[in-house]
Amino acid sequence: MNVLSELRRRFRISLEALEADAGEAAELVLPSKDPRFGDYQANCAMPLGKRLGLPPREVALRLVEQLSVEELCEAPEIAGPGFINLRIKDEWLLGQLERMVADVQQLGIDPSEQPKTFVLDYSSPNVAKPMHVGHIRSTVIGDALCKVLRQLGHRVISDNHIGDWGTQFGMIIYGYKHFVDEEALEANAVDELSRLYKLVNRLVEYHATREQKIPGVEQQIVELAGRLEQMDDATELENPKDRKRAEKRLRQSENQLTELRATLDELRNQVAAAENDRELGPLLCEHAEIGAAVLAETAALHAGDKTNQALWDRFLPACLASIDEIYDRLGVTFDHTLGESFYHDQLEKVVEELAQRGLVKESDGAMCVFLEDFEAPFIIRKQDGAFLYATSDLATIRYRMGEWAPDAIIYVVDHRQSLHFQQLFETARLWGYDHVQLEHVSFGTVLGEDGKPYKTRSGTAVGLSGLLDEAVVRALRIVGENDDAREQPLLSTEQRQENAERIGIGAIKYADLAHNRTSDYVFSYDKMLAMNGNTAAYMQYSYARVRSIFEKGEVDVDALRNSGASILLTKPEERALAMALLQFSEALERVATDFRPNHLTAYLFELASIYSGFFENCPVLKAEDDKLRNSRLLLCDLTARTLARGLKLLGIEVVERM
RNA sequence: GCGCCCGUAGCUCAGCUGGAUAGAGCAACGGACUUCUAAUCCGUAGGUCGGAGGUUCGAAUCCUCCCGGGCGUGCCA
Repeated sequence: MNVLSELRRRFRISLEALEADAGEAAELVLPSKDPRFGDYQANCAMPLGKRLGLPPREVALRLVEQLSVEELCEAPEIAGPGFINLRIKDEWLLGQLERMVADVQQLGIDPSEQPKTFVLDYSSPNVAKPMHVGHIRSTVIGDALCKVLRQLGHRVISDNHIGDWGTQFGMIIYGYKHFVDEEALEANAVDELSRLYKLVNRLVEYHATREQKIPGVEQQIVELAGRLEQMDDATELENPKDRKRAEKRLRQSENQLTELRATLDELRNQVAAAENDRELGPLLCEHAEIGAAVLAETAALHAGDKTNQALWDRFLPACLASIDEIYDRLGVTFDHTLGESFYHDQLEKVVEELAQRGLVKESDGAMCVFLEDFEAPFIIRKQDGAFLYATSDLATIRYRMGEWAPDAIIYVVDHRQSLHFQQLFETARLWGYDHVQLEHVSFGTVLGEDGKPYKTRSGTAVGLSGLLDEAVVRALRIVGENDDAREQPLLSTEQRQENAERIGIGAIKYADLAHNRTSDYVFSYDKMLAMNGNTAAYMQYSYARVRSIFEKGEVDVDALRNSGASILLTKPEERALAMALLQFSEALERVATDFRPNHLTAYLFELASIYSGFFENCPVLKAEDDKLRNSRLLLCDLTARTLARGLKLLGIEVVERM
């Protein structure tokens, strides 16, 4: 039962009697932050007073007169300028909790009154490239949203829109044709393909750096230095405001110049390193045109070249197996994996259809959709005739609408692509898909401890597989040290390993989910594996601590649930816990409303803290009598189940002992 | 140039569509294990919410300007 929804429903009725804008005003019923103000508070009397020309307290009084909440709340209190404070009746609270006790499957969470169909697009790695730290957020957030929405009774179709038709395959094909070790390919296709990809990528990078990037940066430095010389005069401007602005620009340009010079040094070092590399060096000259050659292999694949198509058919399964290995480890699954290649033969038609609607204009040889409010056009076909991801994204929308008729399509993709999605959504609307909710659920960058995007020391992206390994290794060390420190260790070697896997992977996921997704966050093993604070390890420990009571007391949980024992609220800590347990579904609803899993982590952390208060103050096994003992056991059971379910919805496993 | 995002305690971050005294964790200091897991808990200290205006009964939250930072910006994804 979602208490907040229920209260709002009732307020809506009483608001309508006052001829107010009931829907909007009812949204001002909120959970109270301070227990002194009850469990919930309605803040709508103040704005309404203004609109109705009445004193807010008078409005509050009338609202309360109309309000029908007798069985649910104590008599509402009006406080301050016109706050209406509501305290849930213990009796009603207990009724709800007993429902939760009995409802093993759903924990008393009612399905949404208006179930919707969502298509969830997340993870979307490029196959043939090892997954790296940049994929973690999309995968983890998307998976959590998927699970939460389903828990709330929505129909969710998860679709992994993998990049399986791009340049990276051109690289592998080129690599195969020049460098393959057939024996290695037979023995372990993924490793060999990965080797080929990396080798070709490094060769391409070398030439691109030497022939394009370095001259580009040099040019920028020359231009900027030239502009800087001219700027010096500007500092003598008389108008203080102009002068200040000029000084600022000067400062910024100087910083920029320093940065550019550093970049140039770095690029030159990279080139030198490649030339001195024993493996790479000898190949550099021979493969001078590799950049163009890779594009040609890609183009040949797209054009239906038999050899390349055969290679694609041969390589793809191994590539998929490689990313599936990571998904297995993360416990992430998808209903569909329809990548770019799936839409390949639909792209021409998409451009035609848009053209028929008069949406397409040719510009500099490219097919463009020009949109109001956007400077740059949305390009759907390049000069050379090739299609872009804009085109395949449009084809994907059409397919999804035809196949699943969703109410919403949600893209869990990093914030740097927001412009692309704005243009994509606008184009889709003009195309006729104007009733579907298209949502870019964006997220920030994972940063290293230096505050810059998380990279290895050599500047490459951190591999996801190694990231998970490291977390598990560290978790194992912590688990071992702590268990060894006990007089009587609790865990076998196997249990320690199993725990480390759950704690390590859970730590990474939880750290990601606990941050507001729109902001960047600093990746730190020490913080995410800490036993204090809002971490997976703390939540898992809280869970294990609750469970140990049942073990210690040799309590049969099923029997307890079916015993008909009732819950008693004899201390404030018991009531606070009861209230928190009941509010689980509100937390889930908040997650679903704005697609922010951190509302759920915040709730779980709050619940664990409140449970701590209960644990300190309310003896369970040594309660005064059996009735109280059983009551507290039921509260413990509900806490354990809520923690486990909440973590499960975040894709995190609990451990029974730690 | 234009567009989007960010700036909250020494550090890392919460703060839900504007609500009552801005919260956690870490670090600091002081307490609690013959008592259900001390991998824990409790307490103390720490803030001009980047700055200045404005809207409002009420602003960290909304608007304007300024300062500082990130990202994006016509043929990559």
